[in-house]
Amino acid sequence: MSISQSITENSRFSDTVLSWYDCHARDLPWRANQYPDCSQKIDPYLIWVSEVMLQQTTVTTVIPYFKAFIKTWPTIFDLAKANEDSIYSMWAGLGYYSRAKNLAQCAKIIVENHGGHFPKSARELKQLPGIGIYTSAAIAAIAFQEIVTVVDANVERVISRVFAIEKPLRETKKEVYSFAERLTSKRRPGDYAQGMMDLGATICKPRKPRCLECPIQKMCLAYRKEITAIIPKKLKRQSKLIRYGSAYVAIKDKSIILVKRPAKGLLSNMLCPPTFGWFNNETDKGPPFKSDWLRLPQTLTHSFTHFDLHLTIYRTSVRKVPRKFKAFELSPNLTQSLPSLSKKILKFALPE
DNA sequence: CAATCGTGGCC
DNA sequence: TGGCCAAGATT
Repeated sequence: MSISQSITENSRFSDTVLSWYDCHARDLPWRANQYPDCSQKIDPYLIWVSEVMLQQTTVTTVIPYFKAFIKTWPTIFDLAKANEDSIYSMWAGLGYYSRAKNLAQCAKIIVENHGGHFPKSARELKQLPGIGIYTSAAIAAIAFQEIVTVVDANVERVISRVFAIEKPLRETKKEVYSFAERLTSKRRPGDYAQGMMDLGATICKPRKPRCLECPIQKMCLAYRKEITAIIPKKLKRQSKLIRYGSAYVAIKDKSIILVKRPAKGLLSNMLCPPTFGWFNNETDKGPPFKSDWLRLPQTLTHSFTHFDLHLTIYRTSVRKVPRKFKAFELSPNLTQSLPSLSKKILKFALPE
């Protein structure tokens, strides 16, 4: 029998992960161990909100957003009847803003079509907007104890190392998923899923894994072969493009003119000073309205995942807000409701 | 299916 | 300091 087979033949792997999780689970505000009454049933609403926030986002970033979000909308019914702009405002700074739109849409569907109850199977959950293969499995396993395999980047890394899968993850995703399926706990699928993710986040980290503290070290082929450092193999990203554009900061008294960006695309639905030419690289035309625009001498740069943005900033003050535009009072409250790029533009144009 | 979609922290 | 990375979904 191969070593891989001996790992997957029984529940030894998942039992080990679960024992470790029972002692080392992180205290996170969406987890049952945070509930006032631990016997209380796990609330799928909290699991759902946390899972969507955690998509491509770190735990430390999510925690304050999660707490504020739940305080404002404690139940799916509160969220379903919320003003959508208030949801976008709450999401500002978290990134990947289509998540906020999908969240609002999903809440309405669940209230209107499901009486406010989340569907309990991963298959049904996956039909909902913003809930894909990972999130549907995570909610089903954690909130409803469905025996499904939850595979995120943590799990992919742990599995790749345990089975010493050296080829780039892109090529081995199906193989990794298949191993993950065989290891899934049928006894406590939700805790197992969270255990694997905690393990990946705190022990089996991308860099400098803490193998000496790892509960599954003895079952890890990459550790045995001393190749944890090269697994999973990362393929080199192609270099980022630079896009050029301009942004227009117009001040009226103590207010600033902002526009709500289109419902699709970058920074969708978020407030931003009027911009021009991000995508056709035109920097010297396109003011949103006539005024005595002052071109600031320095350029602002902002790095997105797929490109670096270089913005030329123009500033002006106006006596009247032009038609079709809206001014927002400059206040901490406003700043808090802006995406990071908008904050950066304001700070750049209006230093204090 | 490869591209798109944010941000902050880390080394 | 700039590239890498994080509980991915969508098209």
